[in-house]
Amino acid sequence: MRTVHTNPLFPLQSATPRRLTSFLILHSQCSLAFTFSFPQFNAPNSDTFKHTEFLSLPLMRFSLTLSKTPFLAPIMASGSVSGSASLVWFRKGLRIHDNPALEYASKGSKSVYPVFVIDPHYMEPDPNAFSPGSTLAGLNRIRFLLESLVDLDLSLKKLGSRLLILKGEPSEVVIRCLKEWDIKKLCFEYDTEPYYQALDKKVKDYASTAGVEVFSPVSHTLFNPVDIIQKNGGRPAMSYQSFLKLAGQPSWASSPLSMSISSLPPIADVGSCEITEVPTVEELGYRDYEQDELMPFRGGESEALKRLRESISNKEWVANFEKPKGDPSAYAKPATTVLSPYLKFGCLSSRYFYQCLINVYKDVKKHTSPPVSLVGQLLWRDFFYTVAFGTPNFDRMKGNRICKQIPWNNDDELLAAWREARTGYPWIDAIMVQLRKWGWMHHLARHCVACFLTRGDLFVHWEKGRDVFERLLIDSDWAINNGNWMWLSCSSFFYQYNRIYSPVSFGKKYDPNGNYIRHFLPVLKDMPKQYIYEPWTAPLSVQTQAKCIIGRDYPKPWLVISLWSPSMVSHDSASKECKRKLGEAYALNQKLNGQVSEDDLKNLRRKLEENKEQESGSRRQKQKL
DNA sequence: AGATGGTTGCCGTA
DNA sequence: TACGGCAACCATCT
Repeated sequence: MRTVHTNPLFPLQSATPRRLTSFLILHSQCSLAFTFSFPQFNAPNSDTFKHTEFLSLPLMRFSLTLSKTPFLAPIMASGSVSGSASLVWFRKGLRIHDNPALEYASKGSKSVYPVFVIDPHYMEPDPNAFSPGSTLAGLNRIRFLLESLVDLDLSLKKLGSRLLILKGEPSEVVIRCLKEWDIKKLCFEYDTEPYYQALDKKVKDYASTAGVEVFSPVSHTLFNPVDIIQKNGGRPAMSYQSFLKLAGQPSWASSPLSMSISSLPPIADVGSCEITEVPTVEELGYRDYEQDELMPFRGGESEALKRLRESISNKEWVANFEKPKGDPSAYAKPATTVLSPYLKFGCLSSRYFYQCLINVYKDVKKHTSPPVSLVGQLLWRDFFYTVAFGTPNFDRMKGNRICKQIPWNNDDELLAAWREARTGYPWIDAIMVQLRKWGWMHHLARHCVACFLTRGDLFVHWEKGRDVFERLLIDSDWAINNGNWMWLSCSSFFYQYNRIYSPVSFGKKYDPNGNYIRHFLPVLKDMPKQYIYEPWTAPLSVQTQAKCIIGRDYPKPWLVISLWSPSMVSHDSASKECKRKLGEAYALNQKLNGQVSEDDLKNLRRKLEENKEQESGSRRQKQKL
């Protein structure tokens, strides 16, 4: 196919019938009607489209007629096509406000291509996964992401642009776009996650050989993790308090953030790249999934800002916010802002949120402080981002210098019971149902189930629980999720392994009637309140009355607990055993100064087994006596 | 080396 | 509602 140079009024550096067609189709949602023909191919009027009103433009090598449409105005005004094209690569940062990458691209570019690449591994159905969704993400988060993309696309359209959706391995797709569209500036938000570090390296390497300018600002967090690590002599702070000291006030805190963009340069020719609209979940291949309760949080920047306004409009609430005092059983009206999923995808700028909170604090007499305040929550986020960025193998136990080496078990049956909400502890199971249905639970509820799976009861490896959260949470965030799993399993940051959440009394003190359990575990909805946290203690007559026979309609807890140790029959005995194991593991870590090898762990496992046999042996003897 | 404090445990007591 | 005991961890600061 021959390349044809276009009229300077038309923002195509080179045009072929195919490219022109894709450009016109691309803009057809502007209710554009047009005709054009390619006389040089000796096929006049062969590609004639329906037209309404004509504006004839004499072209150098072919003739083209276009209708007068709004989208033409910026194209006509943009003048010469010799100016540069920029590509904005959206990954997180799915917003217009406080978006330095978008802002930079919009200035001094003749055209801007806003791109989102759909990675099939992240989006397309995986029939082997344990829940509806892809290999990497549950359907709730995929839906949340798609909603965020639709919202971003709408906002971009209001600015005279749109979101270009492409499919494939992201670095390959972006590099192809850079070539195809002759991009001079590539702009995307800097990302500290290892996945993006590796991905971005590929793209940056290509850009530097091709002479493409790369602009990659830090705008996902309050601070640049690199700065904080440097301030601390190259190692991230391991405690929140020392992090606070290092971080201080963010440099941008008192200057206004760029909250809007008046207009964007147009998208030019998209060439042979296949562009689509934001797909629906059905278009991605999700068809026969059950949807008994719709997850109540909708994705997108507009929703994020609405939610933010609602949260900060109650100044007293903001000023008095104390995270540990929130009620984890409140589901109809959650005790927190539920802005975490919006922060995760960057629908909401953490810096804007921070400024809003500081402004509320200025208007009230007194307010709470980190770590428990709302600002404190944003700082926790930065704390985990910083330590995660500065710690190799942060998402693993092995080779992770901040992680205690502990002989966790890898029992898939125990894991499955926990994951599928059949531990027999209603408080734990209800939380796991909320995770699956909503993709969101209160922070303290997450603590309860994470503690139960790891150091509290089942002694399953924290990485297994991490994987389940990573998949199912709509706000799952690599740094924060891994950090919190290490925290809860007493592998790092927090070490007081005697403090174990009770799967019975913790929930009861917030919700004595068990409304939360009744809502997420309807099988127990008629269980009297005095039994609802421990239904196996209910007399059979009560179970019959409640139409819930324990062991038939809802599991007995000791069946699960005894899976990993036949002598374990209750939370009491399981948690005692966990404490004993952790005590031994801690002693080994201390003795070997953290340099615990796989053999050392194997030996410790053997030793713990021997002890257990001796103990249960002596217990049997005592019972006989 | 010793002191201090640590986002959010549980239970019993007053 | 607020405490002390439980048993005793760690990172950080002095």
